[in-house]
Amino acid sequence: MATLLYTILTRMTGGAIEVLGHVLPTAFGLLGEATLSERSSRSEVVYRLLRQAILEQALKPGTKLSEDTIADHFKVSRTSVRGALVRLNAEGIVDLRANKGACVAEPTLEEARDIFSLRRMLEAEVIRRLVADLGTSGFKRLEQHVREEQAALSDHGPLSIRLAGEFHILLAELTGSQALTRFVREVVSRCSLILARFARLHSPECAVDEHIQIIRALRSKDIAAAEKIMLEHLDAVELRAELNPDKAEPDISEILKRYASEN
Amino acid sequence: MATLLYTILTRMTGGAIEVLGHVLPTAFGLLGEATLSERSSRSEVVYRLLRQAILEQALKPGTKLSEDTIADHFKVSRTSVRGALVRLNAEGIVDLRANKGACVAEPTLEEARDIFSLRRMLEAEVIRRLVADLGTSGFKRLEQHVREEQAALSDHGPLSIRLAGEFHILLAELTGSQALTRFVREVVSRCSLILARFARLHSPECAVDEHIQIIRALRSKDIAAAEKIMLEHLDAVELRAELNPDKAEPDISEILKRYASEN
DNA sequence: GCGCCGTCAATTGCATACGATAGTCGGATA
DNA sequence: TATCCGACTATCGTATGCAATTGACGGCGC
Repeated sequence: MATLLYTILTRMTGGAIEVLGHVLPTAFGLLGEATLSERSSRSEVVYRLLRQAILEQALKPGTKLSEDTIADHFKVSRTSVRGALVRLNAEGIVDLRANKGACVAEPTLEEARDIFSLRRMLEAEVIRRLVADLGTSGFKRLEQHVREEQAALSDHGPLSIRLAGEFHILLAELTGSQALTRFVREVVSRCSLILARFARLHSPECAVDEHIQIIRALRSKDIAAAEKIMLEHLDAVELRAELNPDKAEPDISEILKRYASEN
Repeated sequence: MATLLYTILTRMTGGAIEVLGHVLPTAFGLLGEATLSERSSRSEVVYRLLRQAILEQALKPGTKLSEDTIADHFKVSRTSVRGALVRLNAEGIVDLRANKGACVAEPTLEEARDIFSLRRMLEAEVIRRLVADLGTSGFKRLEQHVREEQAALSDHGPLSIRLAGEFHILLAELTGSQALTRFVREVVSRCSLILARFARLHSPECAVDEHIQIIRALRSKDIAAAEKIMLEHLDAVELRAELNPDKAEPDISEILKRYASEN
């Protein structure tokens, strides 16, 4: 297990030590990160890399995140790793079990539906706001992003997965609302986890097409239509997640709950 | 300043050392905290106390939160304090400036409006869900809470302020959605900060009355009416915050921005 | 053979120590 | 006298060491 984690992180960073102090390649130009990108403490770097690894589904739900293993790999102390884990825990993508170590969060089916439901609400709001006042430069950024997604189509892997999520974050940013962006970031992150846990495989083509449709709908300035497209897109994503109870064993505790109540 | 902080924390805890390891008096039975309350690490305790101090407006926006001062006071190491500060920062109620220490976040007017706008959306959703399926036990909890608020009316201070916020968190919890609760918690927290920064004074009576109206509206099972009451309540809260630009000096940077653009 | 208890290894929780950085104060110079 | 420069102090960022907790293994009694 520790070896697997080590391998993943090595592949991501190509040797950790030269990563420290550098700004990460792409994908961190988004708001929130951008304002801090000039200075990057060790803790910050660990945070970003772990987050990226999780969102790209390199680290799957349930993977143990031993402080020692991560610290050794990144050639930093456990202190820095802990800081990163605390932040990730606050975002809900890492579980922090006292004295038993951290692990990538494993959303239950119930939580998954909960998150998706909230996501629909948040992103519907995003669309409403954008229809009202998205300018030319906004559309340019969206189209640029979709181009990147298309370029990454052949990848069928990490990059494509991440870009799909970041499209939605970009939409939220374009509303200019920091708070809304923040929440959308979080639900999108957790949706990535959900997909990683339940979905069979990621199909980037569909996502890109649907993103293009969303942009088109925004151009049309038709609130109802745009909102409808977005909700259909999210439904499609949720459908791909195959959130039907029979598949994908839920937590043991979930199962045992039923037995406990009959006792 | 350090003395002030020390005084506040002392008054809150009545001597920190005997607090460690104990479960805090009230108000931490809410979901999220509740699941972890049996065991409380040092970092957790510091987190809760600081959070409480901030939400009760004992620690006002802008107050410097020196790691050393807090650590000395609580008789813990800076390590534990840092953990707490990182979490508070993740929730947006503490600003963490690199190498310059933490301080209680100072929401700008713009952010304040942004938060309130989001809060309206989130809490409208809460109401919609509750009208659909709030049961008897739920109403009981709400009424119990309002009674506590009334009992605290004479207080005109910390307790009253906190209870007013927790009413809204309780509403969110009753929806059964963890994610929604989480977000409501955050916006309510930040609204407390906003009120602390901009509002002249807290008027508990209004809040309690309005809370009672909300419960009544929920009983009526009339979605539109209930939603309307809630939105009016939030408008009233925002109004009390007096978010008009002329009052309450914004950040220096906000002011200088105008001059910079004319240069 | 089965279950219980004590000991041990592994890993986290916390504290302390050291190095780095930012802000401040005083002196030198123009 | 005003300005600039350098040392100093306070505070943070990070590493490391030790104590505490957890889970596992093996031995003992039943």
